[in-house]
Amino acid sequence: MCAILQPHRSSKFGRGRERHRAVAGTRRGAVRRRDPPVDEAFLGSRRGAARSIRLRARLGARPRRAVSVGAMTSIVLFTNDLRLADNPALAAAIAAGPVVPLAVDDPREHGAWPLGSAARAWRALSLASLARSLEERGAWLAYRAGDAAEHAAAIARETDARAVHAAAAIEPDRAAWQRRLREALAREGVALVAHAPNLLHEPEALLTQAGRPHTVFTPFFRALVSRVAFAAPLPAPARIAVPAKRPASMPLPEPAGAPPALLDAFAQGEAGALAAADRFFSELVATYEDLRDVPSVEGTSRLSPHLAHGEISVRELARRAERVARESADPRAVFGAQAFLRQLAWREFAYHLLHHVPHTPSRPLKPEFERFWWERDEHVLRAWRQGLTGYPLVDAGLRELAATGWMHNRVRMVVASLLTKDLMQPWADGAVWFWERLVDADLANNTLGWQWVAGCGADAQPFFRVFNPVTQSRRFDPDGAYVRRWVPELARVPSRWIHAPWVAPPHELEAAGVRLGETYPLPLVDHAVARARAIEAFRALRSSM
DNA sequence: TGCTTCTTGTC
DNA sequence: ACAAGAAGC
Ligand SMILES: Cc1cc2nc3c(=O)[nH]c(=O)nc-3n(C[C@H](O)[C@H](O)[C@H](O)COP(=O)(O)OP(=O)(O)OC[C@H]3O[C@@H](n4cnc5c(N)ncnc54)[C@H](O)[C@@H]3O)c2cc1C
Repeated sequence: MCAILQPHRSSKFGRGRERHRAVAGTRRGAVRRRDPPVDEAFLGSRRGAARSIRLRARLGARPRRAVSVGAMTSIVLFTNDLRLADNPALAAAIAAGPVVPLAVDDPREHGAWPLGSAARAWRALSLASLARSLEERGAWLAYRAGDAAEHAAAIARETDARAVHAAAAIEPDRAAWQRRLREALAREGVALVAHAPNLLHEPEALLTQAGRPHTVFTPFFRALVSRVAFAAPLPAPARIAVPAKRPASMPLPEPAGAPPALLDAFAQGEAGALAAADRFFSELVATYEDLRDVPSVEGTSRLSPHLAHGEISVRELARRAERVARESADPRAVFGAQAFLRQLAWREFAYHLLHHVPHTPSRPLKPEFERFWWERDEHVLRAWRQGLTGYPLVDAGLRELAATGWMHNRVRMVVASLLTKDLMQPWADGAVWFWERLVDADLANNTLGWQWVAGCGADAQPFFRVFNPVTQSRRFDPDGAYVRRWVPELARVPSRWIHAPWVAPPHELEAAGVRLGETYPLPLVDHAVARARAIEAFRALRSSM
């Protein structure tokens, strides 16, 4: 058993778990509760055999005090949940009375992982969209920069608010920030009320038979599907009452540093997220299984940045996917919806791991990898970042990332494999670059993805599973459309040679206007040699235990 | 949600 | 010569 299995026991979900238990009544394996807090009922709940249990569980998802609109002013602190629909914190505040929506850019929130440039630009655009939606409903967003505790306390004094509602944080730095916020506000007589985060499951409640956190995806997935009833999403509010006094707002941040093609690739904000979901379920779900590994086409939902910024509720997505899986007459749509749910489950798994093992963003889940002798070569790292490795599929992916802030999942795996295995660079260096450039940068998903490819994660692929960047290119981009789009200097190379131009006959390259080493680099490493070297290194690591 | 090499069976 | 499958990394 590896160290990952030493669960981090501090629960952020205490009350929710108890409720969960009260509803379903079957939890064994007491997990001690140290810390607060989802203060309000967690939205997920155990799927009982009896329908009544499920119904009750779903009713439990509603804010408890939603009897009538009250008179108590509250602040809603938006962090990475930039939406109005199915936003439990917002719903609870509206039920209590007038609302001050607040967003603060506070470096303390992010600790070691300050937002990267692409995510910052996305957030700026998303905040602007959120501010407009709030205005349409009669409310105004207060935007501030600096210490969130000071701003929230000042606004509370100004508007006589007694509570700050927010989604419970899972990322360790954000959770620590939220704890300090809770304490600071308590000193002012203001309660921080934490609500269910944007997840389907509750990490403290969905444990293995042995009462431990899950570390293997398939049993986790089975448990998620069979034991958790996804809560019905809350509707978006039609009107939002505001207090008499309007707190000052700074001008919203500018979307500086946005990837150049960001606006062509995505529409930021809740409306854009809903449009992407609509498109997925109406047009893409039936071909999802066939096309989701083909990077040249839009075969996946591209919802990841919307989810990363909380512009759409994962419960809403799961509900729609379940409906298609249950009701569609088209078997391809049924399979597509199931496959999509499985992807959402990977996201759940990533958050499960991050919650239970908060050091995972910087340390391998398999402890033997702490001793691994990664190489550090600034030169190859820079070539990789710039998309100049000489492997066309890899370079295409890294350039898609630079241009749009997003990269297709299949290509993420291949570029990560090349960096960590062929080039033997630390997976964390790759994760930092993704963090800087992805609009969907997500600490849980990014960490899981990198550790999975590098082989040091929970349920990761074994070390000897090394992607061949040429085979992957031939298999998933057979006509080279993806490479041509993102590596224009190879656009005229025939499909037969585009995946590995260095083996092309010279006259073919010349006809395509390619001079290897000048217009496009020769491969940084010989994959066959690099693969053998990496496997040998990992084998040595294993036998030195 | 791999890849490579080696073996066997077919023509 | 090559497809299909097994085994090992
Ligand atoms: C090295 C590496 C790094 C990654 N970094 C991130 C990251 O920072 N942020 C991020 O959101 N995803 C990350 N992923 C996961 C995955 O590549 C993206 O979620 C996916 O490509 C998003 O595209 P989509 O929305 O069209 O996905 P779809 O196929 O439409 O899937 C729907 C949703 O499921 C979730 N999902 C899908 N695949 C995964 C997965 N493998 N792991 C976790 N969740 C998943 C995402 O939220 C996604 O939006 C990473 C993967 C790898 C291999």
